[in-house]
Amino acid sequence: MLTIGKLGEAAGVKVPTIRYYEQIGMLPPPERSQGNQRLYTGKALDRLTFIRHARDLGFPLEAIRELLGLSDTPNQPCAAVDQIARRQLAAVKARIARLTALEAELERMLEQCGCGNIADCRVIEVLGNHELCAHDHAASEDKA
Amino acid sequence: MLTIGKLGEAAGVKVPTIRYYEQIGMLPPPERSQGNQRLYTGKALDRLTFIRHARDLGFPLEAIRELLGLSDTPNQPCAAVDQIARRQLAAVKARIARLTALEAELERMLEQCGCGNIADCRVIEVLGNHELCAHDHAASEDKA
DNA sequence: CTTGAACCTATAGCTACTAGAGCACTTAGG
DNA sequence: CCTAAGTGCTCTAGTAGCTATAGGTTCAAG
Repeated sequence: MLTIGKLGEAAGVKVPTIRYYEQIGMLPPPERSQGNQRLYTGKALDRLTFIRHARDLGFPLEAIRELLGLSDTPNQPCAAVDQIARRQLAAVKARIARLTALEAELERMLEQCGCGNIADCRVIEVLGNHELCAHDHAASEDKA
Repeated sequence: MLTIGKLGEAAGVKVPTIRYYEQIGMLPPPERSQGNQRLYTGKALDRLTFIRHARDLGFPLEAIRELLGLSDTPNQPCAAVDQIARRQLAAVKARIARLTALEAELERMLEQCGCGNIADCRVIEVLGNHELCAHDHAASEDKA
C-alpha cells in the first residue's frame, strides 16, 4: 500500500495532480487509512502510470478516459484504440505544420531587422501589417 | 467610427474577444455612443490588428503588451523588440522539437499494432509501459 | 412602429493543473 | 511519552485566452 506521496513519486506525478485526477474521476477513490489518508494499490500505480504516459504523448484527458475504458475490454478488437491514437497523431502533425510556418515567419522577421530604431524595426512593422507576411499563418487553434 | 462588430470584422477578431481585451487592458476603453455602445477609431483598429497578428504568430499576450509598449517609443533601439521575438522563436522551436518526438513515438506505436484484440494491442501496451518507448518524450511543458 | 440584428453587462465554463491557507496525522529522535 | 518535522487532508482561487450563456438595451431597415 502506497501513500499518495510514494505513488506520485513512483509514477512521476505531483501529489495535487493525483487528487485532481481522483476529483475528475480519472482515478477511483482509494481506500483510506484510519487517519483518513489515501492508500493506493499497485493497480492504481499502473493506472496512473498509463495516464502519465499518455499525457506525455499529448493525449487529452478525455481521450485517455476512453483508452482506459477500452483497456478494460481486452477481447474487443483494437480498432477504436487505433482510431484514438491516429486522431492524436493527426493533431500532432497539424501542430507541427503550423508551428513550422510560424518558425519561418519569425525567422524572416528577425533576419530582416537591421536592429536600428524601433521606428524602422521590421518586427514591429510586420506585426502591424499582415501583408508583409510570406505565408498565411493565420489559421486558428494551437497558438504558439 | 466603427462599432465593435465592424471592428472585429475588420481585424478578424471576435466581438467577445475585443471586450475581453479591453477588460484586461490590452485595448483602451473607447468612446461610447449616446446609447452606450463602443465606438472605435482607426487607431484602435491598428492596435487590434497588431495584437491579432502577434497572437497568430504565437506571442503570449504579456509579450504583446511589451511590444505595444515598445512601439510607442519609436526612437529607442529595437534590441528589446528583437529579444522578445527571439524568445518566441526559441519557444516555437522547442515545441516543434518536442512534437516531432511525439510524432515519431505515435507512429511507431501505430505501426507495431497488428490491430487484433485490445489484449495484445501495442498502443495500450506502450502506454502502460514507458520502457517500450524509443525516445524520452517525457519532458514537461507543451503537452500535445 | 415594429421587428430583428447587433449591442450591453455579468457570470460561468473550458483544459489541466498549480498554489495557498489552515488544519490533522505520522514518524523518528530525545 | 513527547515533540517537531514532514506528510497528509480539504477547500478555494488562480493560471491563459478566450467562449458561452442569460437577460436586457439600442439601432437600422421596412
